[in-house]
Amino acid sequence: MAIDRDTVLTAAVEVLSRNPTAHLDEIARAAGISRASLHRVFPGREALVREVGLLALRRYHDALDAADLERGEADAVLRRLVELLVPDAALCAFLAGENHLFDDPELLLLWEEQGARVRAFFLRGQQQGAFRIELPAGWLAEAFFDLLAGVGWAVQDGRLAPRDSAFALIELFLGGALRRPS
Amino acid sequence: MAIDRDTVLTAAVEVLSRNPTAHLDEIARAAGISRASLHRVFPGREALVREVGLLALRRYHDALDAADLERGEADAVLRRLVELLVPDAALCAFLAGENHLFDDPELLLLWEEQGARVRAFFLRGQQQGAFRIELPAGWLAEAFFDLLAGVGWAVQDGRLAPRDSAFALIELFLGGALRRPS
DNA sequence: CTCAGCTGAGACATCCGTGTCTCAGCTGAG
DNA sequence: CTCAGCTGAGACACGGATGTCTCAGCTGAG
Repeated sequence: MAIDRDTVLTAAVEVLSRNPTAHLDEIARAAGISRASLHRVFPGREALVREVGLLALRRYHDALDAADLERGEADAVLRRLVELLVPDAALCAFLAGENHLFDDPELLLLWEEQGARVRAFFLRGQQQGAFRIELPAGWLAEAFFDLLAGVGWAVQDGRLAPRDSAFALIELFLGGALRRPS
Repeated sequence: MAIDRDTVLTAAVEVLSRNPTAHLDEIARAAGISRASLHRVFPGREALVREVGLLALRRYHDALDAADLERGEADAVLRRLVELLVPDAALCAFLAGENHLFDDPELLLLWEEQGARVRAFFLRGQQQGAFRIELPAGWLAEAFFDLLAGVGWAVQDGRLAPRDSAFALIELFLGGALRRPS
């Protein structure tokens, strides 16, 4: 019956990714605990949001590590990355929706580090002739994240089947990003 | 020196699309008026947000009209639509970020109407062999809007040049949505 | 000039979300 | 059983954003 910190975080992601202004009552209810207990685990809204943000950025970071961005064809790397990221798409939706999350310098730093890694990956893919050079690498990186967050929202609201989501993201994005072989 | 309603709305879009939880002070300052005057034009935050939402949905509706979704190749239609929508990308970013906007039944109805039109367009494009049928029409429609909002954010924050934005959106999205001629 | 009308600055009341505390009830270990 | 510890429900205080009002200053029409 001990309150599980991870359970609370998961519930918070569930609620906050849909509605970043949700009240603490709602998050507590989603986690199956009382507002008082929620406050015992996280000493306030700010702390909770920050904790969720850290979780999201860590997962994002770990996915970038696991995808091994430097190894193999850019095409294949991106497919690996999508498979790794799609299960955590809700976390990315949270990151996309929580606006003043990056007022925190530590979170901002983490965010920009991961962003730089993704941009560097797309730039490398362009230099190797895999990705189209007419589109700025920064835009490719940003659009990729936008679509990833979009997948998170669509899955949560039942507009996209979880099993289809990796395919939907990869096929749409890669089709637009890859150079035509012709 | 009369307070221009449209000026206020424009300023509100500017601020709220970046930060949906911005205070009324900030919106008033962006519009160059006082909080008191803002409140004279719009009797409260709810009314203001609703008004911006109506504006955004009207523009979206008008763009869909002007693009003439039934006329011509799906490919060309989408290019027309992007050219029409990109100038109002910030409005779409606002729509994407303001979560409880669609608690209002009228706004919800408008939103779903436009969504249905876009989905129907993509479905038609699939039936005509222009768009890939492996991707659900609903996902194409949603991803298109996600990217449109993403363009709005990127332009506002200076990460994407306004003049490049239509090209960036069309090329990336269309590349992923079109069937390969091969 | 004169005055009506509009605006901004500020003060004040109100509401809502949050932070904090208390206490009764439950649970599980001993 | 007994008790320590945890939890939930509720009450209460606090702070911040908003709604409302007043009043002085400015502006432009007549």
